[in-house]
Amino acid sequence: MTSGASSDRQASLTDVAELAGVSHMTVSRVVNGTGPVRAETRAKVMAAITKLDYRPNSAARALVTGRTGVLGVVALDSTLYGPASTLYGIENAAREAGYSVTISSVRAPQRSSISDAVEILRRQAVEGIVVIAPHLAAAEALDAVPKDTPLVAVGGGDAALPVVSVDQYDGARRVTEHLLALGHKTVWHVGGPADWLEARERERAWRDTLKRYDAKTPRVVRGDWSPRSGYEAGRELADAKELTAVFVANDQMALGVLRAFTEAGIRVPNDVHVAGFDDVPEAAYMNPPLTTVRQDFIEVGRRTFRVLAQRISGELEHGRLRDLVAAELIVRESTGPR
Amino acid sequence: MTSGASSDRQASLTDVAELAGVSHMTVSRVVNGTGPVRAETRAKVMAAITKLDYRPNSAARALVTGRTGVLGVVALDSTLYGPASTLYGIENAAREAGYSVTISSVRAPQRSSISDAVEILRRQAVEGIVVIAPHLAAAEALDAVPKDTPLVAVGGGDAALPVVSVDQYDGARRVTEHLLALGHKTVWHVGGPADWLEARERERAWRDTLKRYDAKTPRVVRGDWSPRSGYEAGRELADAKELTAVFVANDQMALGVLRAFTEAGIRVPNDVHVAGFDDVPEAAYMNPPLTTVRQDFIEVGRRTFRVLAQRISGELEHGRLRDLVAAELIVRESTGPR
DNA sequence: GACTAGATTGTTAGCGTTAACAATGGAGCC
DNA sequence: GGCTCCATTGTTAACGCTAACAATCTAGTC
Repeated sequence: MTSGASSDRQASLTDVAELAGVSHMTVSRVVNGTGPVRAETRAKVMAAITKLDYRPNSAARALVTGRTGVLGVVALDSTLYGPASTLYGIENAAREAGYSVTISSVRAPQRSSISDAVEILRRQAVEGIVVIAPHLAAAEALDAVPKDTPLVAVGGGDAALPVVSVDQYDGARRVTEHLLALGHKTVWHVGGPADWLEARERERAWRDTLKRYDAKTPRVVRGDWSPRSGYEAGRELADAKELTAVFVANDQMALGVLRAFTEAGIRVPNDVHVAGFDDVPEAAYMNPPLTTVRQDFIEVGRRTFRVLAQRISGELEHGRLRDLVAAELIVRESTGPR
Repeated sequence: MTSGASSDRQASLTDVAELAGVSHMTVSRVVNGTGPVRAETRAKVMAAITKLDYRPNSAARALVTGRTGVLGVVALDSTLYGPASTLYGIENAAREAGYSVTISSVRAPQRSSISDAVEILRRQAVEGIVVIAPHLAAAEALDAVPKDTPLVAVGGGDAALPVVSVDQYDGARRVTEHLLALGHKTVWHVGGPADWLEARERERAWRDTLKRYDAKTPRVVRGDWSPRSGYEAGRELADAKELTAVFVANDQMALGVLRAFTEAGIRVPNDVHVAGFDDVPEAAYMNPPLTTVRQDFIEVGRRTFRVLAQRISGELEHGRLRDLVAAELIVRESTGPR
């Protein structure tokens, strides 16, 4: 015997109309706030709505308006701090604007699986799609999506579509310069996977900066973003000669590097300086606290939604566009006084 | 001039039927594989579908069938490793079964905001809802949801609804016993927020175990899951007398504790043993590598979906149910030989 | 060769909503 | 007082799909 609901079927506009003694259109007007309705009538309708616990049928509404109010997000590894935070930012902004967000996560960064994910979302008639997959394969897959589907990418990529991202190049430039400014002859680099666009950008900035300062470029040791791979890279570096400064492409790998150095008896910052990228919540409490580059993922999410909304409304045409969020250098003990 | 598409409007069943020279029902049968269709006819229809790039209108389908094929997930802090992984597991299982997943993340763990999130999802006519919010407020909010909405909770909670979770109690019991077995007189505890059910379970198991072994129970220092709060707890503990072993309620806080101990000159494992909970990817590369309890979040996600699917299909009635995933103790150097 | 059963295809009627237009009523104006 | 205008409410027709039932056709049967 719950709040007045009698039938087991969800109440429809017509049910409400009948109970309130008006036409279903009047109810629709009350529900949507379209068109004028006398206060008295509105009250009757509202009462009926409450009594029947009426809630609009979104499918029927979508069918007739052609708008679903749903956005799709394709995420490559939604388990990582960066993508997860970005997703969170997008979802929040979207919800505030009345959209809901459907996710489609992708296990492997292959062209086909990314296409599949996009296809699944399109079949659900999402109004727009965000792809969080700063990966070469994604860039290719995205080129194949019809141009009339509003699409925005997060993170690197130079496909012919709008991209929102933290300024990877500038961030990496800053850390590298920071390290050089501390007096190091050069800076080593533990890079991310070569097919990740962000890894490329960070590495490119590192190379350019070394060149600009006439420092020689050591060989790059490469990981896969994971702490484990950072650890392995760290062991490899531990044997290197003239190693005094390392820029690691993300904080998780930096943790592994720190661990490897500790095992090898290399003291940070006394013997070697280490810096990361991301500023994950852990960074400030590593041993030692890690100098890194902060990425404001929430802001990225917000802006991504904004751009996507513009694509949906038609304010923005399909085409190349870059919205860069500034990167911030956070200096901590790992590059502190020796 | 793309693949045969002429009109700008999405093709409908009728358009395909017209082109193929059959009725729209025949097309529907081909698309859904319902009812018999002659091979020849099917071929004609398929050709027309391809030519027009037809894709079924999900809103129309949902309207007539009453099924949307959408599940909703409410997540409290989808940025953390645990919830993010669980979400990933759910989404994968759901997609395989033909469902898509809409998320609704919640900033603050308040009863009202959780109700709001659930309400938003219900308004979208999701077929079922998962709530990843092992929080007191969530338990309350969930009690208010109509019993006919298929609902499953992830993580603690003793509300009258199905709950899938890692066996927190057993996990915490294992670490505590592990530490006691190493010869410690007692084990200190850095707990999670008191209003988180998982924090309670872990603490309860710790208390019970100490009692069972006739060890005295030190006061609990409490954090908020973050590395920062772990660091503060660590500083507080550093002054404690007779401190030889600490069980920290999650790995992130454990990192903070380790950092604080290092600063205070307390050596782990030489002076004090430390253990965490979660087995995040970082745990194995902390300084020292962290003994912890592994939670198989992916498995939790999978099982959560399974239970929800049963609720939706009606196989499972609404009511109390617990599906526990076993916890695994992972021993590393932080509780190693001194 | 008519008859039956099953395979194959078609017809019709909604599902719950909004868009477009029509109808009604009262107030203000000359 | 009749007329115009606007506020308010109603009527009708889709939107694209599936369910239910009807119609047609084919092959096998006796």
